[in-house]
Amino acid sequence: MKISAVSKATGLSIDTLRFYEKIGLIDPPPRDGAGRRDYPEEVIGWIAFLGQLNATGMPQAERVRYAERRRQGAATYTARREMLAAHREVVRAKLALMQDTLALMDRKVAIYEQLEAEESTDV
Amino acid sequence: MKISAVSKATGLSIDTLRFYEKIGLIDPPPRDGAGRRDYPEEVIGWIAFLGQLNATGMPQAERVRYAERRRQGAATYTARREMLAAHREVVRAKLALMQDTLALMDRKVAIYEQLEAEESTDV
DNA sequence: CTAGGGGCTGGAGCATACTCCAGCTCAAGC
DNA sequence: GCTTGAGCTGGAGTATGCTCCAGCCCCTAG
Repeated sequence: MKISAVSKATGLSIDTLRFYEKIGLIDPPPRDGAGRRDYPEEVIGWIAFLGQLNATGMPQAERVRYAERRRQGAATYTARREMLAAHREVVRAKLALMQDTLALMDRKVAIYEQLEAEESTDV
Repeated sequence: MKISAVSKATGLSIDTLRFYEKIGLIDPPPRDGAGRRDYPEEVIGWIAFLGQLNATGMPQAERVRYAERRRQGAATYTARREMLAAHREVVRAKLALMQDTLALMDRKVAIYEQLEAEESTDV
């Protein structure tokens, strides 16, 4: 895949793809005869997974560490499992906080609705 | 309340409290005889609410807009309700994505556990 | 054979959200 | 009355995560 195809398929900009490669999030892909990146299809799934880690708040430095370990193969299964398990707990906590906030916003919206009703009827 | 007390009660640093005041997230509190900030107790609740908006991903610029409207009183009930309702939908979407990611990480952790087992038993 | 489009590199620049610092003032305890 | 500590201001600096640019190289189509 050319870099433009990967960009379209993942939603990341071409600059971001090169940036991710530079910091070690994406393996440097092989080059074609003209020196241009030629990504394997599998990179799409990997980038999608990175996106989920990102969207759930895993910082870049930690994603880079995970990517490094992935490159090292079977020797890092345990380390990777532990990283995911730890992040899972972080996500669980955020989830709970999101649910609280959702409930709070429901209450606040209801309060505002009531205040607006009182205003408009000149109570 | 002195600024150090607010800092302790909210977990925000003193510098952050002054920064939040500068950008309009916190009302400038009255000053004591020596020119030092003397916060009303209510600021604690407000900062906690800001923290929840923050933790659920509302950007600073939007939190500032909400704070401005809050300062304008009853005339902005509708605008504020709409902001919260809009953010609520954003939070709902993030919540769904978090739940997906949680499920994905459960699967991945299980896969790693299996791989580790195979490694250690020299399959 | 040449014009255009895509891709390349290295490095600068930017937005967000703080964080730190110098140099000053004030008030209270010893 | 002097030291100490908390607080003050304005402005510079930092970390994160991209985003943009200049100047160059290829390949392809007309």
